[in-house]
Amino acid sequence: MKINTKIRYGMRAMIDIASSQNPEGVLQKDIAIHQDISLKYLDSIIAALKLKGLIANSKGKGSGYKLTRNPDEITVWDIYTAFEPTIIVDCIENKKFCSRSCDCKSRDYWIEFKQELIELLSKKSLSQIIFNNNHTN
Amino acid sequence: MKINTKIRYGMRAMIDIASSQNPEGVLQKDIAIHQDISLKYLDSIIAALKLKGLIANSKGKGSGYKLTRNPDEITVWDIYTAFEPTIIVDCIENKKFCSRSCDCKSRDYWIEFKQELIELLSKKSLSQIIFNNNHTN
DNA sequence: ATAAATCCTATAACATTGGTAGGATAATTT
DNA sequence: AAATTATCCTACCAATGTTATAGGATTTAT
Repeated sequence: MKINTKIRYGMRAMIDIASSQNPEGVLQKDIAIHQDISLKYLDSIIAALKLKGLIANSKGKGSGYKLTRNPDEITVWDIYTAFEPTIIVDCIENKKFCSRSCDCKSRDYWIEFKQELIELLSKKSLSQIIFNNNHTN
Repeated sequence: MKINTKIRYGMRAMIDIASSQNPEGVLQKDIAIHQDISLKYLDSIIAALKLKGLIANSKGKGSGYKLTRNPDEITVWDIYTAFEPTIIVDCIENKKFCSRSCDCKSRDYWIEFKQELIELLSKKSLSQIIFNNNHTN
């Protein structure tokens, strides 16, 4: 299991935008500078977050990005699914798998595990991450 | 994030061995048949489980595999780490990452997340999986 | 000895990851 | 209107990881 760069950079971009005091939003270029991510690579990160509807901007010059929701209404799972639609366990996802042993104890476990992992990722909001509110643990 | 075949097959092999009533243990060949996994591929799965010390056998003909511990003393995390030593979040693992922003809220989150994920994987024992004891939830 | 079974090493197709490159498009400033 | 700023969009690519397969060496029971 691995948390890849897209998801990690996506998190940092979201934190960057959420932390900004500027009412005009944050420029992609500035996120790239703050977070030390190549502008071109950030392109694809921003595109995914935008497609998921987590951030928005206007077009052309001077168009900063803003969150579309309150940061306490955005979870890590929201950000995660901007990049990967699900947590992949092939024997759950794919009907063709598991032809033989679908009284499979292992599969039963993974189904439960996946659900609990989604809950774990849904637990923390962006604002909790930014303000480091540990009293929720 | 993905649970790969090695870990999934490893789980099934462990469940197979744990479920066996045979005091001689279970032959690799028989696991391959039961679980519909190629004997050759299972080779590497078994090797990893053995290296981790979760199973043991004697050499040569007729040597079945047995668990080295009670199934209620073996967790999914034990099996997981037979194949991957850790849950990979590069910005945690690798010191060279994160040169700039190591007052990084994102990184703080991933450290906490990783710990909770390990706890989740450590929660269920092999016997709980086999007997489907849901009263622990 | 022979057969059964694992142990060990190499190879390989395929997918994913982590980017780079180049230009098109849209709006703003001069 | 022209130049500039900044995103938007498509293609490409090297490195790595996944999911195996192949072939033989080794060990021990019979």
